[in-house]
Amino acid sequence: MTFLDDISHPDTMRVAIDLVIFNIINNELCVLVVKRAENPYKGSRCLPGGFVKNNETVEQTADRVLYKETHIVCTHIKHLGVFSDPQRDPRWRTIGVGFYTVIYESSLVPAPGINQQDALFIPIIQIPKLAFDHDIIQKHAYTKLQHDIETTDFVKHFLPKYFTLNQLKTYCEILMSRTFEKRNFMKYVHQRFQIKRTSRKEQYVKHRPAYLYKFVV
Amino acid sequence: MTFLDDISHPDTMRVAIDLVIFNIINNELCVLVVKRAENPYKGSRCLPGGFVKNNETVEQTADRVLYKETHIVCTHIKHLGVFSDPQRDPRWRTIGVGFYTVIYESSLVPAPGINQQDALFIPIIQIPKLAFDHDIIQKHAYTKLQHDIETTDFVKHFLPKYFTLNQLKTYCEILMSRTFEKRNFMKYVHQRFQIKRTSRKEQYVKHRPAYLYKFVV
DNA sequence: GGAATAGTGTCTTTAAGACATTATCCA
DNA sequence: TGGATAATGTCTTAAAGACACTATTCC
Repeated sequence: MTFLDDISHPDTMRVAIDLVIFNIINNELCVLVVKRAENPYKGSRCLPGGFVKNNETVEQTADRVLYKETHIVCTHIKHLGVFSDPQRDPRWRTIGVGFYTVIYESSLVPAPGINQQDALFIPIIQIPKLAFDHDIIQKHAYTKLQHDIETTDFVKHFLPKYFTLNQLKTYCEILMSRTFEKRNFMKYVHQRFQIKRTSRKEQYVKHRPAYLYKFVV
Repeated sequence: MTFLDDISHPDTMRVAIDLVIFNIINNELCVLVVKRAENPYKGSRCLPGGFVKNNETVEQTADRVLYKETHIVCTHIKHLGVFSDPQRDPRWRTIGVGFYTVIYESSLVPAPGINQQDALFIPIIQIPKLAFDHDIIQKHAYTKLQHDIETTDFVKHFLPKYFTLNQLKTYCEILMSRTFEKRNFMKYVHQRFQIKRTSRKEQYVKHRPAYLYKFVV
């Protein structure tokens, strides 16, 4: 792998992936944490994760773990960074690869066989101390998420297929930690995102119903 | 490392880092490539890299390899991504961690013991097919570099401590693949970068000498 | 009609771009 | 003085923000 290998037989190590799964629940940004069933850190909270197998890419590991934990097949898992402090796992030398993703609120289906108590979305401002270096990973993920929200249309993954501009505005505000003036947001949103107004309107509201929009791509 | 470990004894593998080192030489963006001394791919070009040792982080590996190849101690090596196709290294399962960095033109000192023929800065538009998946890594690095140039003051690493605004403009143009109108660049640059005009001026030019600037941070 | 939210008009402020002018150095 | 590049003035255009207004629905 290199110009002059340092050693003819390089060290080997475990490689694990850790997932930061975001979700907006009741207008609060939440992260999925699980409870460790084994030592070390038995009983404490951590991010869902798993070891990379010999015949899979780290992305495939991430997909597999996400499916196991949430039964969601996700097309937008994003790489986050590598966490490689030699002491980060007290058992073995483990290189950690972080990923983050977003799921839409109502798409959360409790994965069968997983105790509801053991896998929970917790508001990001209330996340307890996590096992291993997962606090660091989670903070990195939040920073990256904020960056993606500012520069791409990543917010769409938090939304249902059809949504009102007010919903989009609220979610942008939550994720960007700011407010928007309504009129300016209307203009802003059309040049920022590829969205299209449909003929449908929201239902069961006491006031004038808003049109529903959808992302074009 | 996970909620429910799939297997009690996870697979182990090698982890390597690969470096994309950028440099502007004669107003051309270049990348350092080396010649492989061993099989596989003996004799072909590849990125400098090396295996992660048991007691070091991937960042430390990157620093070590950079020093070995260029004798430069660099404070701004940036993480790029993980490359984990199970077949990417025909010898062993190797997880690749990509990094990129930038060095200032005249800071290039050929590392002793390395044949000048074997480590070369090649203009990015002329880079030959590289060994392993290094083409992909190099392209990723270029994309990330462009992003950094657009959104941060990363361009400063290409420049000497003191520089003229025209030099800065030229380098921005090379890295952003565009041109700037001189007057607008003058305004742009002061809000975009933390730079300060010094009392010094460029020397040995046939025309009115420009003031030299420096980055504040 | 009143309450509530949807949606629009338009003025102001700020940044980006185009282009002309003046300034300073050397030979 | 002329050639060359540095540095500035200012007009135009486009985006961002502030704020007041009109529209539509349910009760």
